[in-house]
Amino acid sequence: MSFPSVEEQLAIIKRGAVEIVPEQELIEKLKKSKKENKPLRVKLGVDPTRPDLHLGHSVILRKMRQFQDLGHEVILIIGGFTAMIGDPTGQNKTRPPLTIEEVNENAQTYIDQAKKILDEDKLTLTNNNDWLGPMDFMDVVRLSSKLTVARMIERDDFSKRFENNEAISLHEFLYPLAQGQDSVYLKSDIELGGTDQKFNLLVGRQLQKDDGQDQQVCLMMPLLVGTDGSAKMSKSYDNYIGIDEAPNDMYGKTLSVPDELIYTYFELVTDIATEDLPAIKEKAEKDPRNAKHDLAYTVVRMYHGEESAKAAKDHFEQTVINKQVPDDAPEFEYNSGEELRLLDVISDTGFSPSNGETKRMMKQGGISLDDEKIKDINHTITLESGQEVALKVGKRNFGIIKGK
RNA sequence: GGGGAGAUACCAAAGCGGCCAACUGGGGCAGACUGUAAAUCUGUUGUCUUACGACUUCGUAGGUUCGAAUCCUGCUCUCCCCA
Repeated sequence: MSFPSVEEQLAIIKRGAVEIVPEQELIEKLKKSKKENKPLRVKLGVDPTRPDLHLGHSVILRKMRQFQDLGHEVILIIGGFTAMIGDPTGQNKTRPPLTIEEVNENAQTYIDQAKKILDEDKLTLTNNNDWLGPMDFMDVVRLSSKLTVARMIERDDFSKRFENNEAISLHEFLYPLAQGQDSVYLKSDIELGGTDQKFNLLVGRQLQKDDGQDQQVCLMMPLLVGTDGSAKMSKSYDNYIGIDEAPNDMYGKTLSVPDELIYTYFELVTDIATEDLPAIKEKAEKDPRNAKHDLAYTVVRMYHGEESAKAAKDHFEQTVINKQVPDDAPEFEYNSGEELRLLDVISDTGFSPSNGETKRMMKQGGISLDDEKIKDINHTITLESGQEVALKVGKRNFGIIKGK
């Protein structure tokens, strides 16, 4: 096999990338790789701390996929060891270290999800516990002599926590070193990471240099802004779109992304060909409504297929735009002729977390039967055999109550 | 090692013996509006109860009191200053 031209490769590699340090070295590595027909070793380390992957994670995983498609060797490091330290990057508090059991379990769910983006057959999987685990205390001491305290505390996340009188545990300083050691061990040519990983990635370069190796190129991808349009996509901000989410949720959530982000999402999280991006950009500006529906469709298609994407689009139009009960609403059967309290019925459906919450929604007009708002908390219904009543609880929960 | 400060609901932060299920902001939820599950405005926000009310909740374990988130003691954790 042979690699595409350096120019072609570079165009794909640079798509969406914020910074390549140093870009010239990347070009050199690509040239050499092509000339010797030898793939570059591209490394990504992940912490199996949160098993639910979302589109934010997909930005980097997609970049990895692009390297795979170009023919390079892509190495995914499960941070089995580093997860037990906890990456302090961007954190305002110490991360709780995980046990080995948790790490193994999380790692598996991570891999299962990552396979939806990466080409499993071309993936090299490793666990940094294999080489970090056996290091003894002296090894750690030697390693930690490579970095100064001053360098550590000039980092934003640490200095902020320091100023705010928040706890910083000593072990958190060891994290970048552990990650950098991965690069030394694997002799990586390129390491991917979010912009927030810059410090950690650069440590890898330094440690490789100390070891007499060629230094890795650091490729930084932007942090995807979440559906709220302000903070980075993250589970803890609840502004994320999970890659395991149901098609309908995925579609709806994607539509809630602010218009300004339509193009960014296309560029970073979809498989739309790079050459088609300019046309997309124009559409996003001129016709944001349809461009966003295209985006939602594309995202659902990527993870659930064409059929589901169509269905999700229909579902959204039916429920949100036309405010009708969807075809796939769950059914709840009750004996006919029996007087049922609506409160209890809703409790059965699981659409509301507590009766107090249900009553609140009722008072506020958030609950309806056959399009009629029910505000009486004592409302009862009696079904006839075969009768179907459409129930709506809040904005998104639809059900059919049926008499048997 | 010595001295000081602190731990409140999803988060931040008031309260400092009864009027506290606990001010306020964020978040969440609902309504209106919208191309949108966006923005904005309004309402709402422990659990159970038709309601009266009952129960659990203010780091943790005890204690004082008719009554404690508020006072006392032990414990755990965090921050600051000094060494």
